[in-house]
Amino acid sequence: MNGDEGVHERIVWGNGFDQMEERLEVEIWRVRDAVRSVRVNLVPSISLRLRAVFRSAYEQSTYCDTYHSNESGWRDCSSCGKRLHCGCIASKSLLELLDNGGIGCISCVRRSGLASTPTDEKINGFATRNNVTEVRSASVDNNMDADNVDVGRPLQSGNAEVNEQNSLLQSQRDDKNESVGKIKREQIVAAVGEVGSSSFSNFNHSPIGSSHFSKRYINKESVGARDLYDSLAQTCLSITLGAPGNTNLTLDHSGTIEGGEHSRAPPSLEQGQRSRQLMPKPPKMNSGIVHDATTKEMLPQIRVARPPVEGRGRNQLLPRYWPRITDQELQQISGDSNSTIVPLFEKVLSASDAGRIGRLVLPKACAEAYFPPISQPEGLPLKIQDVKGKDWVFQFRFWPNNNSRMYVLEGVTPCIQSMQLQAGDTVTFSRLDPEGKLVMGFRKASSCTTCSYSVLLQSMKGSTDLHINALSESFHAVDGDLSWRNIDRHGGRPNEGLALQPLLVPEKKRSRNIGSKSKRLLIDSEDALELKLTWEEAQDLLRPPPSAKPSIVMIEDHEFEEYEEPPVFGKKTIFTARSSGGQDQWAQCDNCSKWRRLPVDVLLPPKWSCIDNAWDPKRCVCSAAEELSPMDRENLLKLDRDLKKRRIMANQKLMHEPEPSGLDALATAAVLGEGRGDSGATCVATTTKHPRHRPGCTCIVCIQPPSGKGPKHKPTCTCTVCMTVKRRFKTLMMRKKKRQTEAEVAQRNPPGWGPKDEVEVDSAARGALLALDSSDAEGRQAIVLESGGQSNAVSIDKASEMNKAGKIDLNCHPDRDDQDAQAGGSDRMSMMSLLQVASLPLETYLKQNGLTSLAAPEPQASSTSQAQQQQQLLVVESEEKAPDESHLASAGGEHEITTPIATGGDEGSCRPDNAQTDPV
DNA sequence: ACTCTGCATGTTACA
DNA sequence: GTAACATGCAGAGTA
Repeated sequence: MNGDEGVHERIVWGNGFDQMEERLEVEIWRVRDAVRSVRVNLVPSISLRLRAVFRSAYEQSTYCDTYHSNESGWRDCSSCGKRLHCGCIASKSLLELLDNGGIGCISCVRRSGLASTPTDEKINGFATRNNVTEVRSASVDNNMDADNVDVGRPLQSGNAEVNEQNSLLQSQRDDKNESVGKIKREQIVAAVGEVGSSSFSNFNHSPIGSSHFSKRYINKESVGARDLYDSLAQTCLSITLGAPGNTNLTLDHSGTIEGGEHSRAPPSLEQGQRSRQLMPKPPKMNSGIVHDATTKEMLPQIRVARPPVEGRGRNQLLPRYWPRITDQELQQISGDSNSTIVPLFEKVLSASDAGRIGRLVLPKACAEAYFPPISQPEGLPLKIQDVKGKDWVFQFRFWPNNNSRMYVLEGVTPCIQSMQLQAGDTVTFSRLDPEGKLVMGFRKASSCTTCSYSVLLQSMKGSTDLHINALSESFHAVDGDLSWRNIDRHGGRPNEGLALQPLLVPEKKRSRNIGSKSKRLLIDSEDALELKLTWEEAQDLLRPPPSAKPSIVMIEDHEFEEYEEPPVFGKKTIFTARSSGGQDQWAQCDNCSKWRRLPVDVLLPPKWSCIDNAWDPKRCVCSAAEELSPMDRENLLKLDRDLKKRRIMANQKLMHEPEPSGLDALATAAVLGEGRGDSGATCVATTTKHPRHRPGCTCIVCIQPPSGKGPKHKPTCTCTVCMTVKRRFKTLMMRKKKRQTEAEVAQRNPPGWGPKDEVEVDSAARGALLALDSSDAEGRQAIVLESGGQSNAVSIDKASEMNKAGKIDLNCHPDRDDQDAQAGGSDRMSMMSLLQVASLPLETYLKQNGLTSLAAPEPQASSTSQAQQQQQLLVVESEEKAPDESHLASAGGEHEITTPIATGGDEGSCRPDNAQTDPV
């Protein structure tokens, strides 16, 4: 398709180019997160189902998890007005946080029925940001300021959130189809609640006079609520699961009218961890399988992180050290004795902890809170019993460390070995009361799916948006069930001793690596590959902006569509080849997931369903049967997967193998001119070069041969490749000329002239360069997201190759280049001279190079040298632009976007009939 | 040569 | 920015 044939060449270029880059950058993360979200896919189900689990878990809890709003802990039942007190250890429940706010005594609650707890629309709303703000602020105020206590309200707000979740739970059951929006709301609510819970927590731990602490939260939350809302709207996965404390807790606590002991009782709402830890290690997620009906049976296995119940400085104990011990485990520890087991803390063994050195580093706060105070580094021997009843004596000591202390338990190797523990396993420390005996338990790490999820979920922290929600939702049904099965497998299966099935193994190292905020951008190699693949696919999905109408630009008798808006991502399709020689395009309906055959030249919008299938009236409704048999469908998908794999492998190869670049690549492309039909012979009719390019496509992308193949182009070569290169360059120069003209105008009117146009040109140059420089089909994927600076390596490799070929060395400092050139000691063209060349008017350039027309180069002119100059020019421009692109790389943290999609319009819409056209 | 001990240092979490 | 923590490392001790 080209201008000669009167068909518009579809390009995405122009002022929207830089915007496109930005959008693509954003999309990288969306895709990346989507990949994970797909793998994690816990969003809708877990959070909703957790609620039931936790409720029951807390019903069974023998520990007071009740929120204490003040010293006395007294409450009035919202129903009967009875005076209640939060009970503590060992007695039965007396009050309940009501969904509609306030509290109720158990009898009232039971009378009214848990599920039918009336809702309060006002509280339940959360429809606006203001609601969130108000409620949260009120909550905090009430909780924190003893002088301004409105006993009912603190819980009210918390319950408002709980209530919201509850109703959502119900909604989910009623209508799963609405889950996207609701999930989002719930996530917001959950997260807000979580923040609130930290307030609760802090208040609870703090004496009355700790108002300064609370003020901080008040400020943070009331001021930040709106922002929070906003951010939460985009960070959902982790938040959803990270707010267990906001589940509808039924606080079965004891001590009806008794006072005291509440100081020992950690607040239930503290289960929701600090706002910072939006994604705590979610032991509860595993429990998500349990619906109300089955909850009771599962209860002893529910691994709930219990805030430490006492100890010096326990309020500083990080949640990651909170013991996640089940009631069953507690029972096993305490046995039949009358002892009370008090979970203290736990720690995931590091490599050094589990190593032969035999030193277990203790969390400072834990050591100081629960172990005997020591003043000398030598410490003292500590007798700890293991779950088998065997006593071990460890040396509890510390090392001075940065004006602090580093506590260790020495001599733990025998114990660890006897437990067969290794790095990643968890040791738990508990205390038997009233003896005060320390007990050491353990949980083995597991590689179960669920645990992987926990790690993954941590990595999802703050990284999703509605986009992801939708994805997650789509996978909810399938993988959600899978998760359930996995969890079911574990459910109720205790391991030996305390080593019960580790429903959660918050392997710190792992979660650190991929889950921490600072490492948000880190992905493992597998993910990276997956992401890269997806990202490459993202290129395929580029579509012209939906609403924007292109302006038609005539360049050398070619009509170009020029868009001001950046492209959008369209729907992925798969191409197949018929045995008869034709091609088909297959798209999957968003609604029914059936695959529909489409004409090959159709570009679908991002959202597409059967009803949009205007090409097949018989199959324009979802109810219509799928054309493909199950086997065909499977084959189709398999082929697509195979193609992906090939592309990945090819990319890997590209990364590790130097390749001819620039003109070498173009030269080799000459071979292909007529002799395509290369390698990727597959039923999927996409070429191996790019899925959107099909057999027959003769665009600059597709006409290039695989790396290293084909003869070099001769100077006089007038093959398609060379001609295309020349045409590209000509187009570039034309645009430059145009810019110059504009610049002259702009000089008279400076405000109207910004760097944007410059960027545009550079982008164009980059785009051209990309096309020129990519000799390998897969390497042509313009955007490569890589980790660990591999992309840099590739760039450098390429640069090195170019240098060998007497081209610009991208590693050289521009000034040095210039100096070198001035010194005449280098055969490289200096940067400045190249820039000068680039800035020459087209006519001058042509004249200087003995050209009369780029469309019809002088026979005597050396094609090679021209092309080299062209490429040098392009390289220079690209290099010149490079510093400005740093944001692209930096935005990605350790992952860099090597190059933006410069060929987006090209590759994204290339059709078999648009060959020999210049997208630039 | 190997292990142990004490400390130093780099990384990460957290405020 | 700082504290906490995981781990490295050098020197001492021991087989």
